[in-house]
Amino acid sequence: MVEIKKQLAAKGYRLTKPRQEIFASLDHEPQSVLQIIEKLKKKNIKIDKVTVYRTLASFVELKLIEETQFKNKISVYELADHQHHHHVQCEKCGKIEDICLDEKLLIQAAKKNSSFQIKSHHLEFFGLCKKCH
Amino acid sequence: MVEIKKQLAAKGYRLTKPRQEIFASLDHEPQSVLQIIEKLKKKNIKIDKVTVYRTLASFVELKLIEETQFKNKISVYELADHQHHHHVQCEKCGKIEDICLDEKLLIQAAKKNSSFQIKSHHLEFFGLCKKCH
DNA sequence: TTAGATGCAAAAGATTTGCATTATG
DNA sequence: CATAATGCAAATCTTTTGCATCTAA
Repeated sequence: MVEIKKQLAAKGYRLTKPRQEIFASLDHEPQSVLQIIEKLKKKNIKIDKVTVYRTLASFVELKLIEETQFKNKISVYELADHQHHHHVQCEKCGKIEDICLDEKLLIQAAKKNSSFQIKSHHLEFFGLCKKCH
Repeated sequence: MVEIKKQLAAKGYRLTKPRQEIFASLDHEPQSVLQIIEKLKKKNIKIDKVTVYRTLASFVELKLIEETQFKNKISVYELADHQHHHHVQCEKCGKIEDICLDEKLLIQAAKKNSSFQIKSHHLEFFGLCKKCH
């Protein structure tokens, strides 16, 4: 927590109670704003969704977490990993899991085949989880 | 057009004037609903956005077109290609371009590394187009 | 003490739904 | 002519903005 406080302070941000709770509820499993609020509710903590949105935006800015879009158009957030990775989402129950892949070759190919200066990418998989198939 | 009519008919759908116009305005360059409406407006054709949404949904169902989500959370639609491909989006102006890539190896790796039964994927790149960098 | 953070209400933007009217096959 | 499709209004859903109040440093 001390580390986060420093990182926030570097941008003039403060480490408040809601921010501590929101950070504590984050995970390596991607979660939506609604899921985070539910999680907090179970701990009897009530934080307005606007605060959650704003806090997550700050965390993304500080690269403490990563934001991803899924088919359903809602954003999901997870603790930033040092190692870049990807997701699989279950088409039935919506569960999201991480996958580690080495896509160096693919990026190289993309850079060759495009007139754009490529800076980042999103790679997501869809299918059925163990339970659902 | 005759082909489309057949494909629509197979599902009990009709080939109406709005549907013909919407289909004609589609492209291999991904477009949003708003962009399609603008395009039609330039040809002095007024079609309600609801109709555009519903028509595109039918076309997606018939696999005549493909829908993709971008960072901005809006859906873009393009003519379905026989060959699977991907996109690069300019971070500044939002322009979207296609990229062709062979990602067989990547898919294989994903299938190995996941407990999910993988069925599809989305791969999108982001960067700067020629004009913007 | 004072700038930044919170929570409520309300706005915004993309997409969907309900329903009466119109038009295709 | 029967049923599907259209267009308008209104609803929905996620996310953002405005503003008065509160609080961390």
